Amino acid sequence: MKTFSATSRGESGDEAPSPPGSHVSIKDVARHAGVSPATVSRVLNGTGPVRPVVQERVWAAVKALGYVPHSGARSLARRKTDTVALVLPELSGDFYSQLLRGMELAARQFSIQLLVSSFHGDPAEVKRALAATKGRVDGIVLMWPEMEKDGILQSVPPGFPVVLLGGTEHLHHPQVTLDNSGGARAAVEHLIQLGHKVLVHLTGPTHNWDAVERRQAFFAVLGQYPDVQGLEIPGDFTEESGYLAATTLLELRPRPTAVFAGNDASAIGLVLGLRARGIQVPRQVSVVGFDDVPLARFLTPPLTTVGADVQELGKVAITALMRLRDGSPLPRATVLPTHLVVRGSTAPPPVPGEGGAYGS
Amino acid sequence: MKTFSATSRGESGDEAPSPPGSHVSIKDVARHAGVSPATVSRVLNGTGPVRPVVQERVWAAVKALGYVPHSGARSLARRKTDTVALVLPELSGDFYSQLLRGMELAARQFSIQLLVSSFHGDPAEVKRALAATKGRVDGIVLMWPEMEKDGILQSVPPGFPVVLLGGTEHLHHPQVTLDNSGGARAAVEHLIQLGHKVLVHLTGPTHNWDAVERRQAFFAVLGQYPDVQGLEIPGDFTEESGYLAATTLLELRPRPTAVFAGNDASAIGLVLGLRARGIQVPRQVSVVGFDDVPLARFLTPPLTTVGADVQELGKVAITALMRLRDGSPLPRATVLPTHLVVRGSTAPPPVPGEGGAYGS
DNA sequence: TTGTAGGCGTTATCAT
DNA sequence: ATGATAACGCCTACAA
Repeated sequence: MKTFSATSRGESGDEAPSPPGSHVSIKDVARHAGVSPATVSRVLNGTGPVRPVVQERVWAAVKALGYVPHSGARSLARRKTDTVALVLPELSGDFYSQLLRGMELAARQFSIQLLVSSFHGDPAEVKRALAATKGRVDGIVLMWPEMEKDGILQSVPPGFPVVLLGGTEHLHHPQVTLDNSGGARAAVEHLIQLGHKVLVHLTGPTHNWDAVERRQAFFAVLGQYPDVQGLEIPGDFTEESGYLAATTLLELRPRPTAVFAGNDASAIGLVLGLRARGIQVPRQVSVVGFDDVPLARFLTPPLTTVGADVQELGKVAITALMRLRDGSPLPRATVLPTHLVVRGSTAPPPVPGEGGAYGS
Repeated sequence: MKTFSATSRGESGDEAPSPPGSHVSIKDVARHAGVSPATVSRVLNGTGPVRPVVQERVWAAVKALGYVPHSGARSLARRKTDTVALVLPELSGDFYSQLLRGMELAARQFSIQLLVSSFHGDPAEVKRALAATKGRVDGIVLMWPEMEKDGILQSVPPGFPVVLLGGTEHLHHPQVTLDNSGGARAAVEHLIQLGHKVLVHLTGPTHNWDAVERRQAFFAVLGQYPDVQGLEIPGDFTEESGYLAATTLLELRPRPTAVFAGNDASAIGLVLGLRARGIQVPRQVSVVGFDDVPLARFLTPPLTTVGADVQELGKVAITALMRLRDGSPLPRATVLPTHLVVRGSTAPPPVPGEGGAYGS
C-alpha cells in the first residue's frame, strides 16, 4: 500500500527525488537542461568539449530528476558492458569463497561488475551459463576442473576474452592455475624427510585435473627414492571418501605410515576415520592434505597441508582477463605458488618395538 | 598468435562453427534463412505463429551460423533483464557462502542471472553498486546490517523491486530476516535452565541491527528472571574482540559463569582467550555463540550455538524478489526460524567448594 | 561548442 | 503466416 504525495521529493532522502513511476532517460535530462541528448552524454562521460555553464545546467538537471544512466543501453551503444562473467563449479565452500573475494577486489579496481553462476559439475549447465553471458559481459573466467572438454566453449565466439582457472590444459585460452605439482612434491618430500618408507596417496576423482596433477607429482617424487614405496587408495575429494579410506589403509601390506591426501576434506575424513579405529595421528600414521582450508588449523591435531593464496588467484584471473580484453600481451599460463604448511598431523614414523605400530 | 583456417568449422567442437571475427546477429540468421528478423525472433522465442517448414529453416540457419542471442539488446527491447543484483556486505565467509549458494539455487529455478557486489561496510560503495545496477537488473537483494540508512536507496526509483536481507527495519521494502530474538532467547534460556545465575552478553557492534536485536532479547529474557543477573561486555563480532573479552570477563564481580556471545567468531575468540588464561570451558565458564558456522562443531569443546538455514534464507530472498517483480502480494516481512544447537561448550555452573570456581 | 541522425541487436505493433 | 517499422536508451560520427 505504498503511497507517494506529489510533493514528497527529497523528503526523507530515502528515495529518488523524482516523481513516482517515471523512468527518467537522457532525453528528459536534455529537455530539462535545454540542451540536446548528445550534450548530456558528453558531460556525463566527460567526452567532447562543453561550456562550463552548460555543464552546470546539465548536472543540475541530472540531480533534479535523479537521473541514473541506463547501463543496458549504454552497453549496447558502446559495445562494452564493464561486466565479466564468472562460471565456477560452485559458489560455496572456503575455496570459492576466497576466490570470489579476490575477484571482487580486483573487479572493484577495474570498475567492473561480476555476473556469477555455478554449474555443479553439469556440462549442460556450463554451456547454458556461457550462452547466457552473450551480450552481457566483456569476458569470462571459466573454471572447469574436469578432464573432458567436448565443446564446452561452443557458444563463445573465437577471439572473445576467456581466462581459464585451474587445470584445464586443453583449451586455447590463457590460464591461471595453482602449482599443484610443486605443492604435492613438497608434501611428499616432507614425509620422506621424516623417514617414512611406505607412503599412500589418497587420490581425488580420476577425471579431475588437479587430482591428476597431484597424483602424478606423488609418483614422480617416489620415482626418485628407490627405497620408498608408494601405494594409492582411490578417493573423490569428499570427507566421506577419506573416512572410508581409513579401513582400506589398515588392510594394506606393507603397512603405510604416511598418507598424502588429494585435498583437505578427504584428509580430514581420513583422520577422523583413523581415530575411530583407534589409530593415532601422527604417532602411528602421518597425514598431509592439500588446500589449507580454515578448518585445517582447528583440527586435532592441526593438519599439515599445502596452502596457496586463493584470493590472489582470483585477483590474477581477473587481471589477466582485463589484459586480454585490452589486447595486452598475456602469458599462455600463469602458475601461482603453493607452499607446505607443517602443522601437527605429520611426524616421523613409529619405531618398531616401541609400540607405535598398529594392527596385529 | 592464434590462427584459424577458413575450413576449421566444427573441427574440434571446441569453438563456434562460425568464421572468425564475425559477430552474427539476428539479421544474419534472417538472411541465411531467407526470412525477416521478425520471423527469426518469433521462432527463437516461440512467440507468434510460424510455419513448421520455416521454423526448420531458421533453426538450421541458427546452427549453421552458431548464432547466440545478444541478451543485452534483448533486455533493452523487452525491458526485462532476467538478472537480479545482490548487494552484500561481503562475499567471503561461511555465512555469505551459504547465502550465495541458496540464492544461486533459486536463481537457477527462476532462470535468472546473478550480478554480485559487496561493499565492506562502506555506504559510498553501496550507493555506487546500486547505481551501477540501473538498466542491468530486474530487482535487487540488498543486505545492509547497519542501523543508519540515510538515503542508501537514492538511486533506485520508487517502485523498483527491492528485497531487504537481514535486519534493516527502516526502509519501505519487504524484508527477509532470521529470527534473532528467538535464537537469542533460546540461548539465554538454555543457560538459565542449566542453573547459571550470572550471565554475560558479549555484544556485537552497537550499530549492527542483528547485534542490537540479540542484545535486546538477552535483556528481555533476564527481565523475566529476577534471580539472574545480566552484565555485558562490548564486542564487535570479531574473534579478536572475543579473545580480549576474556580478560574483562575475569575481572567482573560478581563472577559470571556463562556467556552468550553475539556471534560464533567472538565466541570462539572468547573460548581461546579463556583457555589461554587457564579457564576451562565449560567446566568453569559456559559459552554459547550465534550462527553455527561449520567450524563450531570442530572446536574443542564443540560450540553450543544458534543455527539457522542460511541457504534457505537466500532462496527465500530470491523467491520474494521474483514475487515482487511479478506483482504478487508479498508479506512485509518474512522471519526465518533459528534453533539452538546444544554441544559441548555449555554445562551447569561450577559448584562452589568443588574447585570449579576460578580466580582467587 | 552544440545539434542531428543513424546505429547497437532485439522485440513488438501493424499492416499485408 | 510473414514482413516492414518503430521503439528500447544511449553513443558518436558528421554537420553546423
